[in-house]
Amino acid sequence: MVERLDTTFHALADRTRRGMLATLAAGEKSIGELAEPHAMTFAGASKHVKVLERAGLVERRRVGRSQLCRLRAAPLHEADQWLRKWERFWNTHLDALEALIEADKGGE
Amino acid sequence: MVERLDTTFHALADRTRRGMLATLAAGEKSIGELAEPHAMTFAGASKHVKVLERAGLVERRRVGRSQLCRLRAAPLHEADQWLRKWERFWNTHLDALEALIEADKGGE
DNA sequence: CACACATTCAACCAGTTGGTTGACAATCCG
DNA sequence: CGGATTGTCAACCAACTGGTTGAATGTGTG
Repeated sequence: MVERLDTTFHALADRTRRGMLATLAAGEKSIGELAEPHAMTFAGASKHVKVLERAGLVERRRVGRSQLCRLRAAPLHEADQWLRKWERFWNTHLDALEALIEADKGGE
Repeated sequence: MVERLDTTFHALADRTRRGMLATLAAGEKSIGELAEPHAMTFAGASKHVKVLERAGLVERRRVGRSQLCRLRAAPLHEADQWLRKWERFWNTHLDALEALIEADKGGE
């Protein structure tokens, strides 16, 4: 579960891959279709898809000679849960902390 | 804003850095205090803090010979917004898509 | 069968990461 | 002042990234 967060966040930390996810949100796409808007070779796109797949964000199936990729939202949900947990905590606790620090510092 | 997502997700894609954020949630800490639970040199910890800082997740101030680090939650919020946007979209649109695919595939 | 198509694989490349060490700098303490 | 504390910086390392090429693989088409 910890490694899952690593791979999920890593997969999302790239503009090209986020773009591919956005493309996939419109429906299943082949590797070629995913490559095209990024002006990239098949092989390059294939690597990115593999990263997304390792993170569990994408699934593939063979259709004829194409590989069709589809989204899997589950890991997104995990990452979101993690983020929201911390965000909630920080929003609650940071105000008091901040006041303390400002008082100690004497104005920024 | 796009690069911001890059750096934020990248900062979060490391177990050590997520651990540091968790430590910082308990209050301000020095570099040494952040390094200790990860059995790491000062220099190593310093690098991680720099990554968190570049992502805007951490701020520092000098106090005596220590560097005190504190959390900044704002970038988390941006990342969370992004995640939630997609999650919402996918949850809504994926069901219909999935049904189509299953029908086409003939059972998994 | 031969060929085009969609993709993968292996090799390579420059740049980045996560980590170390060792030298240096700033600050407190006696 | 001298020393200990708390770092930073620069150099280095092995491993990984994002990308390319070119050769192979699997699959539909004539």
